[in-house]
Amino acid sequence: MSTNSNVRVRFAPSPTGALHIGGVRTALFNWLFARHQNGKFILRIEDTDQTRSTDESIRIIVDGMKWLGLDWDEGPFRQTERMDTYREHVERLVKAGKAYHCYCTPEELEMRRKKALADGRPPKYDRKCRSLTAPVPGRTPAVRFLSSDEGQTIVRDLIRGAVTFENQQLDDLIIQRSDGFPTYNFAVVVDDVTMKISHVIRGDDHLNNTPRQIQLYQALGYEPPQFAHLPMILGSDKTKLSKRHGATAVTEYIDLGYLPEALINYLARLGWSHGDQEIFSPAELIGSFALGNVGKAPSVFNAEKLLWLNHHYIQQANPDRLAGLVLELLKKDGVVSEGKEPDREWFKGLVKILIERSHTLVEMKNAAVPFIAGEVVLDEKAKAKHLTADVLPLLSELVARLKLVEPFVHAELEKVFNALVAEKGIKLGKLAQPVRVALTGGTVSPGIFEVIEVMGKEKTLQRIEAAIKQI
RNA sequence: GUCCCCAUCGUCUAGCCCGGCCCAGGACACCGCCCUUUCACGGCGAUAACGCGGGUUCAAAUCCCGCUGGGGACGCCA
Repeated sequence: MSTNSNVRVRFAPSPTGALHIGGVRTALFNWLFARHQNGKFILRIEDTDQTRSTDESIRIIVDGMKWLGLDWDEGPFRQTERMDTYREHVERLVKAGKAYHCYCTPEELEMRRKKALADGRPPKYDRKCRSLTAPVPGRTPAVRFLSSDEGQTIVRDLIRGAVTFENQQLDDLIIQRSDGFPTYNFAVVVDDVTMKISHVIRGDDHLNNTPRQIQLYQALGYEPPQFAHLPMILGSDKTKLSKRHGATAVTEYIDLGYLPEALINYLARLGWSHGDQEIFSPAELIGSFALGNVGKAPSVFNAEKLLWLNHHYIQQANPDRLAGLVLELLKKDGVVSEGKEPDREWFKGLVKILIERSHTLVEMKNAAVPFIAGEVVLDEKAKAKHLTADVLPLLSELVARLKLVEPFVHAELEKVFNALVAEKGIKLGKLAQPVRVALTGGTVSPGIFEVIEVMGKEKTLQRIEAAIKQI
């Protein structure tokens, strides 16, 4: 494994909404690359679009990154704080005759673009303002980069190999808007240079932007960084993953009861692999990560595999940590109120018996409710099926015997049940199911002896007696 | 319309660069069986893929070409 402390990578989201799964994957690969190479990981907020950027969104990004454990070494930097740097660079290009003012309005451009498309021509800027010698009165110009029609630009991508673009295909892109803000393609170049970014690792959807950016590096007299374009994440219909495919925001996964390590592990294996290994701790991920093992083909997001991983990590998790997380969810639902928390050790015991059948924290929370709530609501179907008149004497007998059990623990409870079942010549299920319904309200729960032990003598007797009355 | 990219089980993927060990391996999901006080967990097993057509070669999932299919980009968004 080689290390190179000159490696500097960045994650550069635009703060225009949620922290998206696709963004997280990009951030993750950058982070893994930086950590593996002993380099720096920088967080940069691309907020030059004043109309869409919000502080709220920056907060969501920062919180999401923290939740995921993707820590950064520098930043978060905001592009809007670097306006002087962009202006200087624009000036330089204009002075050098490599950029020019464009007085066409967005509306005019839009019309011409539509016409070109309708005529079957490429919707390229027609370079109308290239030959202008004087300003157009009453209009504030944007600044365009003067691109060449000659030759080709080759992107040497660490994942794709060499990708060749005919310069003829590229048009005179706007580098500074009439409002004075730089556009994306220009700001990235200036930022990546001035922040000494060594490797630009980003989504595939930027591959087409790369030749333009390379030309800007050249015009500015800078050495371009190395590029690596990650394959996209697609939805089940194989189009770019978006909201309509289901949960795509990190916050949604938090709310759904996912653990960050599950999301990290899942996303890492989407487009990257290390032999047949499926389960990776963050440390293993950092140790094994290499751009060479990143695939080229886009991959479909599969929520079921993520769920499986979440189940796996819940099994692995420290019960005390889970207890804390589940408790928070119970508070959020109003099942537990602040200051009236259950005994922590007891609650941890409860969590332990719920772990095995929980795929999410939310499932665990829901399963915990009957143990916490003062009263249990009996599911009608379950009641009709299991709390019937013929089990009445059985339950009464059980109550009488349970009163004598001491200590009230799994092994002792099992003895009582087994004895009663043997005497009556019935199967354990015949007794266990009615009790389960009486205690939890439904037909699904952990093993009946675990349930009874955790629920405790008082609550157990109370609930069975309440059920008897309802029959 | 133009440009760019991609192509192994339903899905994520190994193998491909350096052809033979691959009538293709692992994982998720699905199905079956076992375990069992419910539901799960777990265990065991099964079904399932090299898009198509040409080459090159003694030999191709692996190399080359074409086709088809899919994706992405063409903004005073990023």
